Amino acid sequence: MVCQRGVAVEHWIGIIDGLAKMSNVSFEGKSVTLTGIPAGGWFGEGSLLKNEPRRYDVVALRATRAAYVPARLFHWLLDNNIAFNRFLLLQLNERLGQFIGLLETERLLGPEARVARCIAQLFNPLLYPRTGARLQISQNELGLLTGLSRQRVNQAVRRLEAEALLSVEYGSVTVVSLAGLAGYDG
DNA sequence: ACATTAACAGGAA
DNA sequence: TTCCTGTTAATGT
Repeated sequence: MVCQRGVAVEHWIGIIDGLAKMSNVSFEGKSVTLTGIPAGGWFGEGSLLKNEPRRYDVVALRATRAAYVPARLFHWLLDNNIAFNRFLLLQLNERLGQFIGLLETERLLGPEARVARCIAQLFNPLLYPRTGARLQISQNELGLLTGLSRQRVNQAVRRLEAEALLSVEYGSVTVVSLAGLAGYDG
């Protein structure tokens, strides 16, 4: 557990290495995966700015190191450091773009495109500058991330592999053509 | 059609 | 042993 929904927010959190996912559990016990956070990703500024309890769970999907920036330091940087503010602005803007893109793929593209773009998202160089070419994630988790079944994800990644956009290994995928994945529409 | 759940077997870690 | 993958059959929309 990197952080837990409902508890007071005392840190701005970054993933140094490894992989985490942001998720929620409904009242009936159904779990929703909201997004993956690979190495280099930061999150939680929203709750810090609004001073509200955390809105989601973040759990590590494998061995992961996280950095916890105290709320006081976060606010001090916000008040005193232009570069930090620019970073936050860039990050928020990039997330908004991600959200718009997600709606597009969700509504007019098929499962392989959703898987392709979901993987490409995790390699966004602005949000997650530390992601290597190899992404250690199970097909099951990709399914939770894309809202597809594990079986359908399996089909999709193999199709993408056949098109030389990525390669699949046990418990991981390796990106061959990031641009190809990000713009996949067929 | 096409995706999902469920179940199982084989292989990796 | 536990987790991950690749299949198949049944079910649902």
